[in-house]
Amino acid sequence: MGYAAITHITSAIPSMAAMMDRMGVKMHFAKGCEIFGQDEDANLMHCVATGAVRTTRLLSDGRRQVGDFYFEDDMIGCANGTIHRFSAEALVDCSVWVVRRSVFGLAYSDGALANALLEATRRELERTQDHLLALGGKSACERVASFLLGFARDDIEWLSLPMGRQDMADYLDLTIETVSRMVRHLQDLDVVKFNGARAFRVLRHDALCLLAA
Amino acid sequence: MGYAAITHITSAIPSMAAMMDRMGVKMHFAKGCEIFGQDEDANLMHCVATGAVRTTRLLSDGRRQVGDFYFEDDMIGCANGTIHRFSAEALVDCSVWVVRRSVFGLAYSDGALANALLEATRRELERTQDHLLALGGKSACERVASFLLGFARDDIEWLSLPMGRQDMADYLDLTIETVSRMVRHLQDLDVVKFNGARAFRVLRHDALCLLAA
DNA sequence: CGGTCCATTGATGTCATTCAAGAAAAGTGG
DNA sequence: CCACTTTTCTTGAATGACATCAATGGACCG
Repeated sequence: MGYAAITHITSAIPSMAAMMDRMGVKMHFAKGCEIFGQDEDANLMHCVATGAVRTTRLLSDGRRQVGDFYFEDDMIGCANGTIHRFSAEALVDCSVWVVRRSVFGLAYSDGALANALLEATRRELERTQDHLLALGGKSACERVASFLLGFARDDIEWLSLPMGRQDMADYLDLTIETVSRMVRHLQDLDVVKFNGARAFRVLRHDALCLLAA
Repeated sequence: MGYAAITHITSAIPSMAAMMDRMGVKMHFAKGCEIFGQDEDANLMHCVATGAVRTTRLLSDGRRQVGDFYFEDDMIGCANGTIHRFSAEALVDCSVWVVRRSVFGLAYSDGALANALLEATRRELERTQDHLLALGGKSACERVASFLLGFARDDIEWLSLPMGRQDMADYLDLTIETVSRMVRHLQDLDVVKFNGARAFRVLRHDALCLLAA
């Protein structure tokens, strides 16, 4: 079963995957493996070929923040300057295109590539702004609802979440207990149906949209 | 009295202001005026010459989100694609450089300019990520403390906040009542001293850092 | 089959919001 | 410059949402 992406950051840049394929190396990471680490030098750029990746950040107070989840064709960590501000880990077995940043640097004279990178960064910024908005204005129920909605491409198929409750909680800025309670609540409303903790399907798409508001 | 910037997004790009000055037009906006509107076409790019600007977003549920505050030399709204996702208003009387986006577009062959724009966007993304982090992990007191800390360049001078309590609240995702209470609390701790609602000075910088966690 | 990890559920507590009122500041017109 | 209005800010008390603490339940894996 494939994983439905929340959004495809670089989906409108048709050549990004092709560019990565031409310039970079495809590497494999087993589930749970670190793709790059927080505070490491950002010499490399990454693009998900298959699988699912999360970026996380450890804070001085011990808290953990999940930056985002990345799926097929998503560039990981456009925000990185000279060092990585997040670490990236494979949620499931992954293939990832890896290319030296210097290759991109050299290609700045190539307008198409510079444009593609700028566009990817701009989209990640938009995504982060929307995330900010969600944490700011939404209740726990609305956050969980819109999170699930992001996976609901069609209402018919069963979908599998590649991440656990702790990742969801750290992404939505909730506790795992609250996430669990909201999942139960949505099931009691007959809006979604879970089979175990990770597999679910949407029963009433319109109602879920309403609750995600 | 000048306004201390929270950060200067483009400060490490020495030529941005010069570029704007060369290519663009300097316009004046009186306090409260709209510089550009939400959902308008983003034909123009803006850079603050003098004054202070806020970006805001009106949500379907009636809530208002303050995206960020911009000061001297800051580019406004790098995230904008073809339409503005936020509106921008002058908090005080402002001069703003305005340049056609197409001028930047034509200049994509110029590596320096493309780089500068990418760098500006990257920095805005970093700032948004930090904002997200602050809203996620921090208590009301910590949020207000770190907000004030962002203005505290030196502990000696009195500083003037260009925005009101509602703007602070919408930026920090709190209510004006909570902001007010936290400001009082910080004063009771002899960490800051307010004179009216907008003028303040830092009494104990180290203590403020600690409270901002 | 037993152990470990992860998810669920319940009881209680805390912090920020909400509602309501009053005080201070800023704008307005004589 | 002063009275008046309007807006913004402050303060208090009660409510509510989510967190925390604690225990149970279930899935996966050797």
